[in-house]
Amino acid sequence: MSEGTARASTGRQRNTRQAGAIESALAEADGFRTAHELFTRIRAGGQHIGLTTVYRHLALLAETDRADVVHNADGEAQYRLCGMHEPTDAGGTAEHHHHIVCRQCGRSVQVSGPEVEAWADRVAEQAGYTDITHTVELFGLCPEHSRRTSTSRRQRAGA
Amino acid sequence: MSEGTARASTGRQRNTRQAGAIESALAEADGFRTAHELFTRIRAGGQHIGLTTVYRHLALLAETDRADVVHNADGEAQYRLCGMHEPTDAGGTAEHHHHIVCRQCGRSVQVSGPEVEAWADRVAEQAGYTDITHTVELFGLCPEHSRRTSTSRRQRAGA
DNA sequence: GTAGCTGCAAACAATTTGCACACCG
DNA sequence: CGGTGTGCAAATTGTTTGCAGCTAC
Repeated sequence: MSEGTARASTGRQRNTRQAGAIESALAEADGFRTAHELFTRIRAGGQHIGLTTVYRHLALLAETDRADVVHNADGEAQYRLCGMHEPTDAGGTAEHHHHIVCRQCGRSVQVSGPEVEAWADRVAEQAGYTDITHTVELFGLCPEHSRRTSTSRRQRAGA
Repeated sequence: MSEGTARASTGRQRNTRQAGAIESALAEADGFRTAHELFTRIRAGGQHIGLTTVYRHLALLAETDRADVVHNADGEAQYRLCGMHEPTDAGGTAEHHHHIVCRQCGRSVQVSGPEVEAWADRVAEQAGYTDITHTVELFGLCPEHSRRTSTSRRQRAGA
């Protein structure tokens, strides 16, 4: 297996129609999409694809840090390409970042937080922990929905 | 462990052995536990219980805001009682803090991060979002399990 | 021509639901 | 007693894997 060379920036070696379809669907989407949603959307577009393939590419994208994954309340995985939708990170590099998701409309804004990364590494080290990974999720109400909301359920999860 | 806590203020109307076992198991746990873990632990303790019952009580606890739920990288739901889990928390005002959870043994260490709270509020405000809540999860390997990892990280995404 | 890519079906795992029986109050 | 709580098994749902055929290079 003499690889290690190619695999350019994509992580895959062949350029197939399906791979393109998935990235296109993700790129067009203006928010997080589940694997099944993408699958349906692509098929609706006339192209044939298998659910398995969608999952495989999504996993690959996530692994190479080109897509973000979050789990919704139902435990369903939702994906979105990163680094191409908010001015805050107008660099192009797939740098680690997070999102603020509106509880009302689901609209999300990307935010970068180098401080958080630093904080995570520091406290982890202080505690003697290694191989740290972190998950940061911010939920709130977007400008449009920032009004008096029924004070019923507030999410207060967090470690 | 004896109980004796009045828990009549929510959902459940009967005081069963199983309900107590679940809350005890959760209370003893110093971190997040999956439904199956609690199930196994309770049975290991000699008491009989059904997985279904565990799930039902966990869902009830979460619904009445008496337990937090987070999803780990695999999409598995993890639960923890809220508001009574760290000894350092003797302030009256349940201060917001987080945990580093060992991927190997589940042992967790409490860490405080006022910077993170500040960061969350700031970036949220900058984005025009209000009524912010955040979820921060740190996963790693505790000193005892910190060996050769180099395994590809499972997921380093965040919202 | 060959190794990687696809996709169907089956396997899997986490969680939920149906339903008969047990037990709290 | 009466109805809530329990638990087994079966059903669901999201995701992964086995394997035969297809295709990009």
